[in-house]
Amino acid sequence: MVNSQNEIDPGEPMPTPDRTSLDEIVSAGRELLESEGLAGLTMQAVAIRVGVRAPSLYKRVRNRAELVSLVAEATARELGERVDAAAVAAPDAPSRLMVLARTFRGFAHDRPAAFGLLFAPGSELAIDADVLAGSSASMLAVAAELSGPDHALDSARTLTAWAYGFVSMELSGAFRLGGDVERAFEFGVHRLAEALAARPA
Amino acid sequence: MVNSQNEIDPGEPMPTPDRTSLDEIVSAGRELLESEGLAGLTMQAVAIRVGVRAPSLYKRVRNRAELVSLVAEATARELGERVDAAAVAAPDAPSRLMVLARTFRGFAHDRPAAFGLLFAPGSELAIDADVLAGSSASMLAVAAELSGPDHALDSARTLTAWAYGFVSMELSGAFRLGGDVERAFEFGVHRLAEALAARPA
DNA sequence: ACCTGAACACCGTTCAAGT
DNA sequence: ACCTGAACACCGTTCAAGT
Repeated sequence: MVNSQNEIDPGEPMPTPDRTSLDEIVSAGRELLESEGLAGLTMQAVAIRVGVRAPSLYKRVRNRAELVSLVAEATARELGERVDAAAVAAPDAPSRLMVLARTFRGFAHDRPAAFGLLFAPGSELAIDADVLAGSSASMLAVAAELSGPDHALDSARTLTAWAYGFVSMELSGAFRLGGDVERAFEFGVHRLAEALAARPA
Repeated sequence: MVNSQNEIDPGEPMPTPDRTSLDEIVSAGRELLESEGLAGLTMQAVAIRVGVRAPSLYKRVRNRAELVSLVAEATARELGERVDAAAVAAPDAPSRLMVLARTFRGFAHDRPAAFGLLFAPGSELAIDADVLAGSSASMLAVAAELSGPDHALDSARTLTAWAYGFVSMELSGAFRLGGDVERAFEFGVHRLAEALAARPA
């Protein structure tokens, strides 16, 4: 059986097949983050989950900070995908804006811990710029359609900032003055949709 | 010298005067937070700074989480004071709203680490409800004046969410698509001031 | 009463030694 | 090559012993 499909480069050292992978590690990290919180996202806990000892993780990841960044990046990518997928269904720009905002909020409710990682202040985690840009592409597109090209970036930032701030405060329990949080969100989207619309002159 | 001003309740044990205080501990925590980041806000570092060993801190504070909450609470109080002080100068509601927003942003730039603690997602820190309410009182007042009593709370939440979100994203370096961040902020306040104004019918 | 050293359980990380 | 145990420096926290 020369050159069978199981053949390996001859002479190369290959004692055993890899027992884990970067993907598996990041996935374990994401699961732990959501189930145990950021403090539970431990090198030891991740290692056990992928069937390896903690020191082995350092073969695929520089340190815990990099692992956390990779988890945040994966989260940003998933958020972008969900938002993009939701946007296509809406017929016009204003309704698309509302669908985007509600999808954004829904994602945060589904994955609160991961969402908290995205723009976490003072965390120094470096999400890849392209990934972040990708996840805000739909926002930018709606903003351009709604506000015109001159104000596209400003509008997108206003919208994203509001949505992020609202959901962050909601998740951290900052809305304690009672009232209907759901209604406050809808109030916000509607007023913003009007406020960002292009105006004469 | 019977009953001099140095007299102490007789019979009570009082071997030595206290070597530190809760205020001193919280102050040390705030300084460390800003200079070293949240990870540098260590029980040991705080203890050394107030001239004591780490175990002694547990006489005034239940654990590190409570200390961090106290730091956040002090920060919320200071933010509220600054915002309130700034609001009085502005002549009318729309300009008051802009002054509030800019003061809010200025505070975040001055104390980025402490600001990051305020509504930090997933942090589980319990800021005293009254303190938080106090720090948003000015926001609520302007919102009521601008939007009318029916929409005061919704407007205040829209405004606060936007301001918090904008500054958080700014501080975490999320605005990477270039453009003028300063201009984006001013764009946001102006559009929001218009959007939140009471409307006919 | 407040303060301390010593101890414990737990981190992240490094590294020489195994396969 | 990947994996491991052992070790290191550092945490937060507890507690008995000092004063």
